[in-house]
Amino acid sequence: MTTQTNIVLADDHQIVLDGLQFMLSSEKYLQVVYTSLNTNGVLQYLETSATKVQLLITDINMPTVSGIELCKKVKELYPHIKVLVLSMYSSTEIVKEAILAEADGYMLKDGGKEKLLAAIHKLNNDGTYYSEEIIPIIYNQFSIEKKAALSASNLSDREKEILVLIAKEYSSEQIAEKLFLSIKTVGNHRQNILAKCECKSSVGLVKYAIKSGLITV
Amino acid sequence: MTTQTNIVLADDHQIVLDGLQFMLSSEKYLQVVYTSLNTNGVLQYLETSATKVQLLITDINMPTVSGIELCKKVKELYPHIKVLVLSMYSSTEIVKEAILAEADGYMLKDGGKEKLLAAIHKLNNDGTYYSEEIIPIIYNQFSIEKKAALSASNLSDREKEILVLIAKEYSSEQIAEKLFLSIKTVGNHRQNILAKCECKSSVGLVKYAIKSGLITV
DNA sequence: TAATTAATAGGGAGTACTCCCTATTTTAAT
DNA sequence: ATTAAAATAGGGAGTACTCCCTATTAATTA
Repeated sequence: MTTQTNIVLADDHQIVLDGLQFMLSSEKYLQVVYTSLNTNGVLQYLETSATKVQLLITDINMPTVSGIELCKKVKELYPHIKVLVLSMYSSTEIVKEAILAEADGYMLKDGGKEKLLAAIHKLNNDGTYYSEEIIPIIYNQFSIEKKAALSASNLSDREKEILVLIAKEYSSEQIAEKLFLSIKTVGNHRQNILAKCECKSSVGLVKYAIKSGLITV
Repeated sequence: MTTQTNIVLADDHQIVLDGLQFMLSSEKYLQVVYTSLNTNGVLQYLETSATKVQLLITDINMPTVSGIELCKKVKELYPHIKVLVLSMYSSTEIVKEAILAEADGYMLKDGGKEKLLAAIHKLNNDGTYYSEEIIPIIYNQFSIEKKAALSASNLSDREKEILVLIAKEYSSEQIAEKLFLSIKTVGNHRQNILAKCECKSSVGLVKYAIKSGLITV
């Protein structure tokens, strides 16, 4: 698969732009058609030339409009353009945002030329590329964070049991029936759970239950 | 890192057990110390020999007790043992369950010898291994499913806006203040949203908002 | 043994949410 | 231009939740 790929680069540091361009220059089927130090430049360029662009490689941390926002807009206006998001860090939040913005790929900046070319290759073939480093991040989000949150709150087993039912949309009455308790008891547990989890209402409790892995969305 | 790794295998098909054992036999630092056609056998074996085991490779689809359950129990009783979960399929639910069960690795069965050895190598070094195939799955879960859920409900923009605030733990009063509305209006929107999303209470709405990507947990 | 915590249950009050209505205005669509 | 849908607002009733208390029992811990 060595069809011509026209690429737009966006990064607020000229050095990074130069570096990327240099890394891409070795492959003759990769053609950088536009570079920009800000996101608006990219959008302006695409207004006239979107059809000939196949790939956008953008940094996340950009002044005024972030790479995430740029990604969202580009995917909305020009869905045919693949977006590869570059980031210095691999924080849970950023990775998640990138995924939600429908980025086709996510890559750490310290990847180097080989990884970049591999990413582009995989984007062209499989449609997506997410660097291996982010798996532990997602893993963390699912597992370690959850445990920490859960153990921090000090919920008793009974409280956890009731929290699960709350989060499964049981009313206090239904919980009382199911566990053979008085509604008052359930109410007391609710209060204690709210306090321990530092939540304002059941809405917070659901999110807590999800965060801590007690239930799945 | 070629320290001796003692491995337990679990799969309800003898052929798969044989295949795995064969694949592992080429590396002299990998030693299969026990194989079992069911999960109970593994637990019984570990009761006496857990200390000398470093890795459990288990299929997911096992009669009576699933590989997920086995994984949970093993990680609970013998946290030092790494668990690599094998699965025929790469469904969202299964991957999620594996992660929640604290599997250290997840791998598709069609991976072949090289992938298996690479997985074990990575498990030994980095502590985790998740095959690349599951990223699009998580991606799907985050993105495509969400969009579908959202568009299915037919929420208006205003309703979405209010749903987000509900899910962010705003009370009706706070929403009214923020959007310069009457509490009654907010209440009406709540009802309509509940109906459209087929939820019984705000608890359901939060989960809906998360599922459809309107908010993050 | 004494003290603490968890689980149970209740009283009483206030708040928040849910449901069933009607109704007006604005916007969008046929 | 008529219809339909969305957004607004309200009345009234009932339910559910949240908060502030007290109190008993069982189990755990110091």
